[in-house]
Amino acid sequence: MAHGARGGRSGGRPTLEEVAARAGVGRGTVSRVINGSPRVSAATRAAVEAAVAELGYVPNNAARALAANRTDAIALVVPEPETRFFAEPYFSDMLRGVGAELAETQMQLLLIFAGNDRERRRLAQYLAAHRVDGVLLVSVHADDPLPDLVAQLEIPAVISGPRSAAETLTSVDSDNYDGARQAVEHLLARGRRRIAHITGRLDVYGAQRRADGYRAALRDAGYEADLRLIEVGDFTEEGGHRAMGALLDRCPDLDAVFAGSDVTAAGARRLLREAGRRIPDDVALIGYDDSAIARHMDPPLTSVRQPIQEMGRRMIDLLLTEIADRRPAPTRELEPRQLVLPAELVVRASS
Amino acid sequence: MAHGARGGRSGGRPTLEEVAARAGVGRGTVSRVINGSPRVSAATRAAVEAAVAELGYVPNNAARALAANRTDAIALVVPEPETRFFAEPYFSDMLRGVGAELAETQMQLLLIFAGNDRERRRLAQYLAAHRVDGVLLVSVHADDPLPDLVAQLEIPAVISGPRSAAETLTSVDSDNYDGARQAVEHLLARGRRRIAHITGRLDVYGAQRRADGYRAALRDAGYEADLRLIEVGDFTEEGGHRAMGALLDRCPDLDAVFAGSDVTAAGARRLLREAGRRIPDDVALIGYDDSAIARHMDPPLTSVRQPIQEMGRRMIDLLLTEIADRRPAPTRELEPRQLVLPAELVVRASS
DNA sequence: ATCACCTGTGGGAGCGCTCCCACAGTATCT
DNA sequence: AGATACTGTGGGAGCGCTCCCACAGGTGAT
Repeated sequence: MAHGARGGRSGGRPTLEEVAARAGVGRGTVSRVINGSPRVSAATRAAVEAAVAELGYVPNNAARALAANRTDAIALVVPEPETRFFAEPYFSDMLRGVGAELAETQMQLLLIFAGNDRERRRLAQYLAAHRVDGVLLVSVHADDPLPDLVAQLEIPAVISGPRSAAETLTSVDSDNYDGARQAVEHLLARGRRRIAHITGRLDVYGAQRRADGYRAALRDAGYEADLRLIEVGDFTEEGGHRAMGALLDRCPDLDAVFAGSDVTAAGARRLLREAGRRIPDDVALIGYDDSAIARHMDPPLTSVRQPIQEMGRRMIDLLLTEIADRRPAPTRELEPRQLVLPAELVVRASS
Repeated sequence: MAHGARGGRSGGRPTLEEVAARAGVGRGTVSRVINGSPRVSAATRAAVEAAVAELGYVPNNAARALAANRTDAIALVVPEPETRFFAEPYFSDMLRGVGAELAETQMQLLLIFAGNDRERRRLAQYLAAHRVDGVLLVSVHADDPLPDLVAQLEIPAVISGPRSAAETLTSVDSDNYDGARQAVEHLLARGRRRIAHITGRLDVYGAQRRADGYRAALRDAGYEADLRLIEVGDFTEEGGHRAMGALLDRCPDLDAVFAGSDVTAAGARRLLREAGRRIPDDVALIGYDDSAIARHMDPPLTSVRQPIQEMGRRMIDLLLTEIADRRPAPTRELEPRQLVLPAELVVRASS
């Protein structure tokens, strides 16, 4: 009777055992029905389902998690302050894709911000306690220790945007190299010949890939690299403004700019306007991300679109696969998968 | 040995029992230390803490949840599609407040969208499974069955914005009545005498209260109610535009408008402009919510600000209290608490 | 000295599941 | 006919905790 009062045997929620008694079968059989095992006869299954309905039975999740050693939850970790999460459409698109894919399953999504030190410590605790079956890492910087922590704890994880060409975690990315190529080839096709590039932060792998794509497109078209046409930026508007100034000083004859992000392009546009250059008449401009900024810019900005929602969906796919694969043989070594989705050029008036 | 292989006795995470053995104490004592019970001597506590550190022990959450019948998680339920969640600053402010308050505890926050039927069914399942200790309900419409479901399942809950004066759930709200009063009194003080009101959807209790406050302010100033000055709106811009048209037809001599929301005010402004009325020279305009719209309107809109972040914080306070109070005596009846926080008028150029 | 009452501690029982072994009953092969 | 294999089922053991009872040893009142 030690526990009789606690659980409230009579008034509380029904248990598996009670369902079994009601249906006149054993505990194991009810468990099999609940979990959709095929090893149950149709008649038995019907009887159990009737008992479940009559009693309004819902499995106790904690018991299930304890016995089966899983949580049926995965975490979406955002290593940014909440402010940015709401400000950038990237996250909402990603969340939409993730949510849509997850709705098919009975997995639960946890949204975890790790924008400051305290939040990060909490997250580390949380992961150490294995309170989730897997982790989605989005928007992680190259020097972030989070991916290593996750790997060390042997928690299945998928990262959006590999940290380098040698990424050890499973990753999903869009094709930054080809996206940049498309942008540059489009500019070449429109007759531009002096095409500059303002890069993103080069410690972000995607920014490196975009710069690579830019160079490759020019090289393949027979133009030899002109380093004066490349200026390192940092994804910010201010950086774009500054970089554009430097480029214009060095190469007053440039006739196109491929910017590493839409925000960067906005900064570049501001300087071009100050310098009296018309877009696209004097200088064509292309951004990256196809964000709201691009659509509302004057003139509307040609930009490279990443299929972010689709990326979210595929990240869940891969994560669920990884979780399934690690069960029940945690020893088997899985080679990391690197999925790359196509990017797409959205042409508007700026080019 | 049935389970020997499953759990991985040797290589896996340490258990309470192992910590106890290491520290040379009993299982109960370790549990007491982990849970911060005062009934442990300083020496014993130190020994246990050392063992915990050496072994890198982290409690197994599922086991804890099963044994103690709690989950250490609460849900923030958003009965809207995700789109609106990201579009409206209301939610991000709320989330910030909630997050800040929750960071003090070791409770986990779950963000759950219930914007469509499927999501709602999932949520119902989730609640029935008692996978959270408590629920925060935000932005709930009057006819939403969610609050009743929660009440019926006897899950502690706090609602933002009571559904009526007779709300049975614990609620946190801002003072809509007084906010409206402040707006109208401000207009009166500036010499306006023909003050119109475009209400919000009147099935939203807060909108009713704003209308009440509007009427009370006028009555207290000695003006008898002129029903022609009130037009029912619906919180949308289109509704504001339409309502403003109706008001102007009926009362061409009005000299001020108090709108039920900033969005409504934006619609009203559009019509006023079309009608050639200058703001604030001919007609003063006041909105509600103090959203980004208000700051960026031309002219900047005077608006009533609700302390949304603070509301989020207080909701958590109340919810945690409620959870604590229901343990371990679920029978004790708690009277619902209705907390009302002050609203504040932010004066700008439109009035 | 006796009794009552604290403080600190150990450990049994139980939370509600899943996993897996055992076994009855039937079908299939030699 | 016997051996072999499968299908469907029951239930023991165990997951890692918390709760609570029991009890040792100390302290103060009578």
